[in-house]
Amino acid sequence: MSKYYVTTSIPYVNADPHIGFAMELLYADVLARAARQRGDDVIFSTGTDEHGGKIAEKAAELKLTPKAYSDQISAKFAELTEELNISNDRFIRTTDKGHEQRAQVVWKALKKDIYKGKYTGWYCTGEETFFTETEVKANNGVCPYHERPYEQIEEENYFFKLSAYGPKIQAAIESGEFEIVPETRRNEILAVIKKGLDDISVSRPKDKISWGIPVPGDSKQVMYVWFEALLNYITVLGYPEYKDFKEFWPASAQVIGKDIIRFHAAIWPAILLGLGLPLPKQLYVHGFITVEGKKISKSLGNVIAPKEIIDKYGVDAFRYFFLRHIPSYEDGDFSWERLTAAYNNELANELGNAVSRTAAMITKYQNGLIGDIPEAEHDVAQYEEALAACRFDRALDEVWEQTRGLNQYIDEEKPWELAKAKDDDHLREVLAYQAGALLQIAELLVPFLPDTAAKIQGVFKEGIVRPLDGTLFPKEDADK
RNA sequence: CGCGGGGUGGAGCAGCGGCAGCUCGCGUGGCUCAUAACCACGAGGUCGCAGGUUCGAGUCCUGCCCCCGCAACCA
Repeated sequence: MSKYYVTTSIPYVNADPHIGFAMELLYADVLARAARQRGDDVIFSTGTDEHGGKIAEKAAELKLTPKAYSDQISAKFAELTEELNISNDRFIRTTDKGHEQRAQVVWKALKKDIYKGKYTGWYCTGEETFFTETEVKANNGVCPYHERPYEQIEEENYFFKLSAYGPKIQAAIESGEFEIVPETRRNEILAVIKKGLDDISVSRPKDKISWGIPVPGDSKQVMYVWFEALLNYITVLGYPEYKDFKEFWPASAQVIGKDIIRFHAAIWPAILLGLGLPLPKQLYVHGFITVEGKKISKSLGNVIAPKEIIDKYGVDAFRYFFLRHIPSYEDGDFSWERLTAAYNNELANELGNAVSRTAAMITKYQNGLIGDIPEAEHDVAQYEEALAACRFDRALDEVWEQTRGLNQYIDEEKPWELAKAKDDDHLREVLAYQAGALLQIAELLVPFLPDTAAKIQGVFKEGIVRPLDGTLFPKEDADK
């Protein structure tokens, strides 16, 4: 049995979950469910990233300890996986003791690539953070919020020898050993790597940021949160000694958003190479979602909680919209209008109605007896190709192609006329074909719309129609 | 000269050298098994602008315009 390990990125707990991360969970979930359907042994992991200065600040504002604050937000992400019917096997938090301990083990194992150095940067004492060269220039050297000049200060940090690994990472990407999809993202990161990677600081002084994992052997430093967060992908498997790690690493697929590609396609592979570990087989980079054409932002007030959509349309409608109507390789737009259109036309009218008209005819003409259901015969090559390339939108296009084909078939064969003409044999054949087509459609939907797939299978699988309680995708309820 | 993505009928997209295509929406017709659902046909595009290459260009090249992201210590 092959092993399949898939991860999402772990979101930072400085804000409530929004639809962008919900989509990422869906992508990974489809990969996981498809692998299970193939018979693979699967581990699917997600979780939350909880250390760092921002979390400490946020917690302080709310008069909570960082841990208590993280507990609250992390719980919301865990809830989100329930709401979305995500089939993750693990949910790691970077504040888990196991992660903290194993992160320190990694640090020690990377010792040869870590050195102490000085970080020099522009600092605003009002803001207590560093700013980039470009930002400083853009503000003419004066912090706009505190109206005082940026100071150039030095800070002692540990650095990781990222610069040493560029060529190896490049080779792995170019050979396909470490596959990055889509190709534009692959090209993008290759360009960055070819320019040369600088070493990165991987720790901060503890007196500046205390909410982090201590650096082994140096009580004055904590690990830079991003460095440590990346390690979750192996600590969750029990790096270095636990059997899951030995069996499931390297990851089959890692799903991330386009904003963090550098971390996952440059820094992370360098860490792995430093540890002498193989790189993930596939890195799938998705785009961003806008709402009504605008970037999601709190100041615009257009943040939509996934639950809001799920409560109104149901979890499979949510899954359907984001998997099919947000382009898998690009940015996409959510709007209530587009969601409603997809729900009514595609889910209710095309698929839902195909199920109910088929079930109704079998019940009416044959007392629910389906008879021998022929093996599905539709070519699924395109579907499988799309799935392998993480083109979830295209894969669903294929399924709807079949659904439309079924509706055409029904109109051509006109079973109601066969019934009137008492052409029982032909009628039986046609209706059994319809049931078979729907069972195949259900099979293809398993990774995408698990509940819907199960419902359709429930109706036809037994050879006798077992009518649904109500309908798939009821339309009136959608408007409440 | 920072980097990248994109501009194709009302909307969302595909096509990336050989008669401009798909879904939704719109119009007309058909059907009645079905969630007023389904099926067929039709209207609608100077493929961002301007040059060039070619027998032939959304499709290749050059320049320009417009939109959207990202710009290394912020996790």
